[in-house]
Amino acid sequence: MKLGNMSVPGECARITPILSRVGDKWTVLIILILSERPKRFNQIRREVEDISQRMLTMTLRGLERDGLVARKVYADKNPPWVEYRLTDLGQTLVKPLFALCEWAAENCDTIEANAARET
Amino acid sequence: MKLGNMSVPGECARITPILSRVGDKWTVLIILILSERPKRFNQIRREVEDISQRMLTMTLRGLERDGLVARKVYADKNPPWVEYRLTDLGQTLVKPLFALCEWAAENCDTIEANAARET
DNA sequence: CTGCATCCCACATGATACTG
DNA sequence: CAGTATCATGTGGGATGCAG
Repeated sequence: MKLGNMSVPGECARITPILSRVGDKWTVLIILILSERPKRFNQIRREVEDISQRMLTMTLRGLERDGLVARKVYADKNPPWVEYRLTDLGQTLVKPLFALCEWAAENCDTIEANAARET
Repeated sequence: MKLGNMSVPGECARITPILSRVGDKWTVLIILILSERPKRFNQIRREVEDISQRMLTMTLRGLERDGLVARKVYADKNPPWVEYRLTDLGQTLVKPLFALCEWAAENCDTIEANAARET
């Protein structure tokens, strides 16, 4: 099968890690939260509520590493200030990601019902 | 923030497990493969190449449980025959999923380059 | 051919405490 | 405020063998 100029599973091996990132526990949530506007560390943390400090750091570092999120430090401020924002690349991900989330939102009732029906 | 009639992260807790499913190691690949046409167990296994028997079974069971994939047994055949196909619900997932995969395919070069740039 | 059961380990994640 | 370090733990997933 073909996906653009990619074959499955041939070169598809390269997109699998990307999809894994999308599917990890926090990445999607953080991208959607940052899609509103740039935000500070603890601001994100409050919005995600039950994310641990560790996982927020790790997720942001991963996104930064892939060039989806940019990190900017305002060291002169008091208290110190670190702001995260989506890069241009990160912005392009928002649309398809949002579409997928909408699918999930629209169908979660059905899926939960299906899953519950089984013994 | 709002997502359709869902809030993040409030009810979003319900869509997170769905996104996790999408992001797991094999689900996306299998859905895309089945989007071509219904296929048999070992047919899928050959196309995914390096999936273990165990994980293929587990992934298909999960998808079946959620009502995304239907399993049909042809017991009278020789050798026995089990066919998997996407349900109508499963079909509706293909489009947004495909969009996401295309994003990944288009940007995997950039992302790999970004990730490699760091020490 | 299409599975299920068991063993096992690496890794992802959470909890907690400490730092600049 | 924005992290880092360490320890504990659950689970994803491979290997293997058996079964209908």
